[in-house]
Amino acid sequence: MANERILIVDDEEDVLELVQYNLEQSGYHVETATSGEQALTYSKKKTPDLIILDLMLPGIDGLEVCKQLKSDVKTEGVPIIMLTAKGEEADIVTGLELGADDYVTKPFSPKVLVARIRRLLHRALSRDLEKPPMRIRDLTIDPGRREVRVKEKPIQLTFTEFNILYALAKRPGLVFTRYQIIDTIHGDDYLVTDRAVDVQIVSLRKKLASCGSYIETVRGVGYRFKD
Amino acid sequence: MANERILIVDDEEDVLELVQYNLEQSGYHVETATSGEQALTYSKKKTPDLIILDLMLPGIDGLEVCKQLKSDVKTEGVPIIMLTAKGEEADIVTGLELGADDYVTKPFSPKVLVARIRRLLHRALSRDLEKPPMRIRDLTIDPGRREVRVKEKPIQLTFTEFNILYALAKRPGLVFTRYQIIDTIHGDDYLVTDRAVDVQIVSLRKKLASCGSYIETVRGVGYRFKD
DNA sequence: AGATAGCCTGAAAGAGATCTGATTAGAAGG
DNA sequence: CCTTCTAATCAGATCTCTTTCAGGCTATCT
Repeated sequence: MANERILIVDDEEDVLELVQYNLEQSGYHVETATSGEQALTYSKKKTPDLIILDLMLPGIDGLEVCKQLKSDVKTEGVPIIMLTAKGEEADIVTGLELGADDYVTKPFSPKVLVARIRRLLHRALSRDLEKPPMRIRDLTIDPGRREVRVKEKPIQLTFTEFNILYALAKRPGLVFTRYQIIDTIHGDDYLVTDRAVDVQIVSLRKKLASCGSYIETVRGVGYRFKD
Repeated sequence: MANERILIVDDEEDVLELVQYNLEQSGYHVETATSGEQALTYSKKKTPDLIILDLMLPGIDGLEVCKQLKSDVKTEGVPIIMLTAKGEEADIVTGLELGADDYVTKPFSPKVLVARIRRLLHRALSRDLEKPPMRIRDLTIDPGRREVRVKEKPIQLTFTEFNILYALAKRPGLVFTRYQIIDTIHGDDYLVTDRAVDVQIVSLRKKLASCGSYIETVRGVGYRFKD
C-alpha cells in the first residue's frame, strides 16, 4: 500500500501539472512522460504500479503505447487509465480492446480520477493471485506465485528463466525469434547477444528435466513451446 | 537473418563509415547516400528495409526526405530512424509527426543503434508472423508457427523449404524464376547456383506428398504454385 | 570486503541444412 | 525416332546454426 508509483503520460504541460499535484496530494509517487517513447522506456525500466495515458500523443500514439505495454510480460499487469478527448468513442473502444483498464474523458475532475485510480490499484493487488496456474501435461506454471512444477515437484527457476518459459508457454506453437524473446523479457533496447537466449534455454531445459522437450528449437528462426 | 538492406543517409564520411562497419558486423547489407537527393533516388529504385536518416543534410534536408518517403506508396512502409544532434527536440517532434519511427541523438553508441534497428525490423517482421494460416485444399501453411500440414497432418519442413513454399503460395499462379526465389529467401546478393533451388523443390514435393503437385514446374522459366 | 547467484560473451564442438557438380531422366521439336 | 534442352537426382563437401562450456562481470547479501 505504501506510496504507489504512478506514471502520467501527456504532452500538455498543464494537464501533467494538474494531475501530478492532485495525485501527490493523495499520497502517490508521480512520474511523468511527455511522449510515447518516454512512456515505454520508463515503464520497461521501472515498472510503475499504474499508468495514466493520454491517447493523443506526438509520435507513437497512446493506443500503440497501450498495445506495447500489454504485450510485454513485464508491464502487462500494470493497470492503464486512458485519457481521451470527448467524443473519441472509437478510441475508447479500441483502447479497451487493447487491454486498457479504464478511461476518463477530458475535461475531468481530479476527484474522479483519483477514485478510479484507487479502484484499479485495489483490484490489481488481488488480481495477481487470481491468475490461474497453467497446466500442460506434466508441467504447471503458476504466474501468481512465479512457481513451476514438474510432475507436482516444484522447480527453482531464476527470474529470466521463468519469464522466458512463461512467455513461450502463453502462446504454444508460436515461434519466437531470439530477439523477440529478449524484447518481451527485458525492455526494447536491451543490449545483448542472442547467445544469451540460448544459454537460458539450455538451463531451462535442464531444470525442466522430463518437460525440457516442451521447448522446441526451430532451426533458423528461434524457439517455441510445443503445442 | 535474411540480410536486410539498410540505407544510411549522412553527409559526414566518418559517421557513414562507423555506422556501416557496425551494421555489417551485425549482418546487415548496407547502402549509403550522402545527400537527400541520392537517398530519395535510391529508395525509389531499390526499396530498402530500413533507413537511417541524418536530419542535417545539404540540399534537401532530412525532414523533407522523410516527408517524401512517407508520402510515396512504395516507401511509406519503410521504417525510418532519424539521427539528430542533441538539443534538436523540435526536429524530433516534427520528424515523428512526419512519420519517422524512431530517433537516435548524436553522439550515439552503435550498440544502441543496432538495437533500435532490430526492434523496428522485428515489428515489421512479426506482423508477418501473426498472419493467419492459409488453407489451400489439403494444404495448410501457418507462418506464425512455421508449420505446414497436409490433410491436418503436420509436416516437418526446413527453414528454406518453408520459405520457398510460403513465397510461392502467397502468389498462386505466378511464375518465379529460380533466381527470384533465391532473392526472396536470402538477400539480393546471395551467391548460389540455381541448382540449389531444384534440390529444395524436390525435397519439398517429396515431403508434401499428395500436395507435392501443387508446385508446378514451368519449363524454361521456373516454378509456380498451382492456382 | 568477500562470497554468491545470475547473466552475458566468445569460442569451439556438434548437428543439421544447404550447396555443388556430375549424371540421369524426361519433355519438346524436328 | 532422334536430337537437344531443361529438370530431377544423388552423394559428398561445405557452410550455418545450435549447443555447450568456461570465464568474466554485476548486483546483492553477509
